[in-house]
Amino acid sequence: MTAAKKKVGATKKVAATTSKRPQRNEKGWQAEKSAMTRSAILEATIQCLLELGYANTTTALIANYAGVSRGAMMHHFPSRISVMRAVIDYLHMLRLQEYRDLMADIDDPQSTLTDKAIRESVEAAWRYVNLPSFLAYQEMLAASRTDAELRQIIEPVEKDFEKQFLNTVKAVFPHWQNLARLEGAHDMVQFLMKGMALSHMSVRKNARAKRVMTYLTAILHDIYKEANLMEK
Amino acid sequence: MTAAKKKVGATKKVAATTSKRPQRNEKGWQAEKSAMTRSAILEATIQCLLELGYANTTTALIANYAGVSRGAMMHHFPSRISVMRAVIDYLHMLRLQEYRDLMADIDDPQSTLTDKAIRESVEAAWRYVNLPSFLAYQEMLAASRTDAELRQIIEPVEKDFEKQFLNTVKAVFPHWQNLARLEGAHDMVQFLMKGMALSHMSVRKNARAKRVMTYLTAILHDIYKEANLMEK
DNA sequence: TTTTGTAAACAATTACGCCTGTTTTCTCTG
DNA sequence: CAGAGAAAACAGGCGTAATTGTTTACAAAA
Repeated sequence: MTAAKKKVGATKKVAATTSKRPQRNEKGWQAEKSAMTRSAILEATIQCLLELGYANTTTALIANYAGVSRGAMMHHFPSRISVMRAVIDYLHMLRLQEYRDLMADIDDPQSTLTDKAIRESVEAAWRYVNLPSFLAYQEMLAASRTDAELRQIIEPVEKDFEKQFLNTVKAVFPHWQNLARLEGAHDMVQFLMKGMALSHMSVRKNARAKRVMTYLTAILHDIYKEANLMEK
Repeated sequence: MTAAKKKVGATKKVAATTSKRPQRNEKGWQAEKSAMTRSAILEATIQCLLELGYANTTTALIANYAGVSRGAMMHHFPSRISVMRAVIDYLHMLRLQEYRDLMADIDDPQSTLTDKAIRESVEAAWRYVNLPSFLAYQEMLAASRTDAELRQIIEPVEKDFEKQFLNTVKAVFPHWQNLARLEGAHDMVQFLMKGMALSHMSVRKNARAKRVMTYLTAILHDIYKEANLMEK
């Protein structure tokens, strides 16, 4: 379909549990079951983050949501922070994947940048920040401001994410020549989306979002035109 | 609880009873002292919110920061949530006042809207979201998403704040005729500023903020012009 | 039997609200 | 106006409940 599927990232597998030893029988049924339990715990943690917030996401609650005992959970993750670490890594990959998928739907003309492509990328960004994965990650990012241990974990991940995030944008808009202005446009989109997503917007949420996105599309077009002008 | 261990030397005595003690006949000394203690608790709570976040802001920490005993604190605020309620009200007034002060510095031409006024209002908004009061309030707003009791308190305050916030903008830009577009412009500014303020922006924070504000100024100008065009 | 996954009981820590006792300020009567 | 009693402000300890990580016990697959 599109040239956007350039496999921009999928780089560092972020460590995770390297203590697993693939000794002999890799096709073990137990390993699969273990992986399912682990996955259930991660998903349950995300659910807790969404419904209860980071502070109220206790190990007992996670185990309940996942349908496993605390002992089983402790077997997979020896501490609360280790669960969070795993969730951060999991969300790191998931969010990048989801964003790439959203951006992959954009028509990608080979020669120039169309209004349609800009508008669709803005809409993709809006959908992106309304995904559960975004909100769950924000919970941890917000908590990391005043939690040194969590910050130490999430900071390098966040840096890597932003890098790959921008790379994805570059891949989708290969005709955008002026790099500084592309980054500026990217910042505009991301800051606006983040601000909207984290505002509760009690009244006329959709209408206001649409209006803001219209303005955003306009300024993006201007930035692009001005950027290309400077190139010539 | 990821103990954000904060050594608390504290003991910044609020009001030495020996410093300036009114005479017996001067009524209200007790009330004045009480008010000072109350104020110290509120300020200490804000400080805790900034340094430790909402979840880690315990009643004992607040009392330490304020330099009062937990008993004294209990006397003024019978529960943790009641302290938060008072802080919310306090910040409600403080933030409105601070924003008005920031916007009051803007040159206010009586006839039309100048580039300078727009730029200054954007810069004022940026300064505004970098104030401690903004961050402390955001801590509680973020926590309110998953704290029903807190949300019940902060929701009406938030609604009133947005209303008065927009009124302030209207007062500063009386020549902006088209109300819908003024609200749209206001949304643009607020969402962008919020997004920027809540992004950690590890690299080139100031440069990126400046660039975004330049773009924002441009689009605001367009919105204004287009709005006035429609009026004619 | 050995290893791995699961379960549950346990101790240690912490925060919250409550309680009792003490000091300071106000009031009101003699 | 003076002092006793009332009321307010303050100080700090205690029990309960919740959370975390550890340890022991059990079940099933290899």
